[in-house]
Amino acid sequence: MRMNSGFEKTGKLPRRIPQQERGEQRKATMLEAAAQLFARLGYEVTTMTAIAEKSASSIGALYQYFPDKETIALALRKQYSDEMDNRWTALIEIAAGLNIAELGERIIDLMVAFLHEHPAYFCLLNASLKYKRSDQDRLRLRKRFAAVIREKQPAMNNTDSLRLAIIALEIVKSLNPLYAAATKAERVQLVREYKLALVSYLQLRLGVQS
Amino acid sequence: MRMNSGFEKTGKLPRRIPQQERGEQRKATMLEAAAQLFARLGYEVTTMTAIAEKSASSIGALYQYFPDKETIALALRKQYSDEMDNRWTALIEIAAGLNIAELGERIIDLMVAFLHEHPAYFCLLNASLKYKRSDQDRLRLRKRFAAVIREKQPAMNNTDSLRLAIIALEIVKSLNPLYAAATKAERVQLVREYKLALVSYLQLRLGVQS
DNA sequence: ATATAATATGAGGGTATCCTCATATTCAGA
DNA sequence: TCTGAATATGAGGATACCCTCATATTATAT
Repeated sequence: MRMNSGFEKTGKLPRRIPQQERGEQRKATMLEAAAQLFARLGYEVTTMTAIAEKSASSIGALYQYFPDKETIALALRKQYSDEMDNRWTALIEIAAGLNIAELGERIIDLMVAFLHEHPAYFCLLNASLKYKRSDQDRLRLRKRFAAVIREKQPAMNNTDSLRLAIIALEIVKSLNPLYAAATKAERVQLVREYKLALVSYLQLRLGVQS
Repeated sequence: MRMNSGFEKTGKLPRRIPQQERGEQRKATMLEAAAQLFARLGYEVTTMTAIAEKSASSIGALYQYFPDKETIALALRKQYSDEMDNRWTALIEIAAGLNIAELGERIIDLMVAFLHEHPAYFCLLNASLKYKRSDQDRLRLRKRFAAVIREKQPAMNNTDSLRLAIIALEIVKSLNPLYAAATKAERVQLVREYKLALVSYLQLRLGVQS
């Protein structure tokens, strides 16, 4: 007994919602193919035809699941943002027990692991999509990091801690292109240097702790 | 007596070379319009029609001077690279007389001034153009900065100094999006923080100097 | 003033990409 | 096995953008 029409009602045009295992699989494969192409070529340059080919699907099948290219980007962005948020939640839970250096290193580790698994993440954050992220979403990470900073340094006001968080995050983000271009051996060096760079700045601003 | 045909012979299709003042003016206006659009929208999203409109030219006039969009990007990139190189030459000439902190601050000042005047610069460096920059060009700044670092710290080998230069430059580049989005007042704070961040890292790696 | 070079115009041809849809194939349940 | 739902296909319509070209306008030099 079928429980629904098999088509999405919300949003733009109705698209198929997978009802079977192969549908789920294919949709996931399409997203993964898109992610790889976005990371390699960028959002604008990647074409729907290329995504279909890379996922070994027909162009028609691709459009059965996604009404347009932007929806694919939004799906990936949402998925990544949620996962990033989960990882930060885990980090924040143990942040109180870490000194500044340990915190900085954990942040780098978190980011390196994430962009290693999801190299399309920053590409999608920068992509010029019609449906922008809400301010809520865009500032979420920054505000959470700023809160951690204020725990370490209660004397610091909201404006300063937020600016510190923004800059620290931007520095961490700048590792992305270097990491993507580096060999395996160079990556180890790179990560170590970035830890030094971030920690030296955080310690300067928050003070050296035991 | 006309001295040439008024058309470029080299490269792809022949394009008009300005012979009169108004031609020079218009071509410059077109480049400026393109730069503004590239900075605001990105290279891919910017259309030739939009460049023509913003420069108050017809689409035909635009194509009289530039055979395609990529040539516009290349012209701007070349112009910016040359100017960046000149500014670094000036900085390097006085680098010997500066301590680490002063050097770091000058680098930030240089970059801030540059991206304030040419906000399309980093956009064009990242744009996926068919005619890539040569390795020579891509590594030029990095190598020059690495040479400065080795003057400050002769014990450091080429690999380490180059990596240090790469990371320092990447950190400086990460100021770009924040600076572009910030208000005038916030920019002052941002620049000061970035100086602290860069200097703290350089001093850690090169040692505090008088 | 006139001729010629330089510059300016925009309709429209060519093409790549987005996206649809009618049809075909595969699968799940009876 | 059989039936209808779910999934898959790819030719082709629609559109947006790149770029040309025949023609018009403006400037320069004599």
